[in-house]
Amino acid sequence: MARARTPRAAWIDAGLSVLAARGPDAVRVEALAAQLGVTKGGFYGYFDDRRALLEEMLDTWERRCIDEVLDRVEQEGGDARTRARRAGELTFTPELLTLDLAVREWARRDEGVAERLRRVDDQRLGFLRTQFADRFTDPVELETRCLLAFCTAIASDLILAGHPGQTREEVVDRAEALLFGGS
Amino acid sequence: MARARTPRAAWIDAGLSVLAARGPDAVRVEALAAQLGVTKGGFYGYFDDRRALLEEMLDTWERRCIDEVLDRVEQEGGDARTRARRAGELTFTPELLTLDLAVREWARRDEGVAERLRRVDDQRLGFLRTQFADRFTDPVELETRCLLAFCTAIASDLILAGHPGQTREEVVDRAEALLFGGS
DNA sequence: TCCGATCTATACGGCAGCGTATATTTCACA
DNA sequence: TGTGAAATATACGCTGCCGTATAGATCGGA
Repeated sequence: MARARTPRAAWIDAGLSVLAARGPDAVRVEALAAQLGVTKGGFYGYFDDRRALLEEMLDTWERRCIDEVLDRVEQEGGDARTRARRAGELTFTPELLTLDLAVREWARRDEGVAERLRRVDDQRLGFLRTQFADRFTDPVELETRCLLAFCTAIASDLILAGHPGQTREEVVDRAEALLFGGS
Repeated sequence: MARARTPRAAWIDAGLSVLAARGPDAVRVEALAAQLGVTKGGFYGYFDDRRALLEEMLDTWERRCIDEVLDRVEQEGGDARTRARRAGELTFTPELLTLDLAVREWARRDEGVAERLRRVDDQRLGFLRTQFADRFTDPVELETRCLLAFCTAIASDLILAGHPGQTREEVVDRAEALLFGGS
């Protein structure tokens, strides 16, 4: 049994990388093969067609967003508050955010992708609620602040305007302080 | 002089419509022609190539986002506060928002598009500042709240999570109230 | 009514990507 | 060191799209 030089996961990772950088339309079998230094010969041994790769890419993305984050959080332990904060940190990594934005755009045009994103976003907003539940007794206010925080995390990279006398990072930090108090 | 059955503007409008719905990669000359009920025959009389169409689409988008909004606002009159509010209303139309999200995604992969978006976003954030300048004397706080509002306007459609017991619209309304006081 | 400019349809060659079929290589194992 | 299955390369036909060339259709004005 000859070992795979380009295993299944390599195609998926390459696909996710292109998805993040260039969007779903840029995920092309032959282009991925070239990027991996092979031809598409082996691809169709792993996947029925391009569509199957896209589905598995989404499976992988969803797993990474939810299960892997949860596993790591549980593994590291801590109380509920600590675990929720850690989940937030793992979720809003700059690298994952880029992939996220690509999936979000994709979801606007594909109901299947939208359904996956809905599951993931529900989980994430749930993290945020848990994280700040002790600060706001009114669930309506909690929800408002969590949505504002979520929107900022997502949209800050999409908005290109400048801020006279401040950096974007500074403004975002102040926004977080405004929403949840503390530093 | 035979009048154009498919004038220059028709190609641009069709292109913008496809851009909003399917992204820049889906803007194809022959597909637009089919959608317009003609062949691509006339296209190359107006545009050098596909790239030229994309540029003109962006020109049109930028003009609509800034000049047309400003013109309408000036035309309708009112004091500075009223005009700024009207500009915000005209800018965050659901229809324009869809196009906006497509341009934003595009800007992540194309520096030329990013430069245009930067100009537009600077203008828009300027509107917001003007609109709420009288409520916050501290410019740092004003900037924070304006960015939060801008992020929410952009990202609310991108986030698919649900809110137990509330609709998204309700949460967004409360967010606006939280940011700028009043209802 | 005819002209001529303009708009449109048709036909073409080229390229990129898909999915299939079939060789060829590689490597674990006997 | 063979051998056979798995991985990969190569070649093919097909489709969609690009940009060009050229012929035909349309309409304002002389």
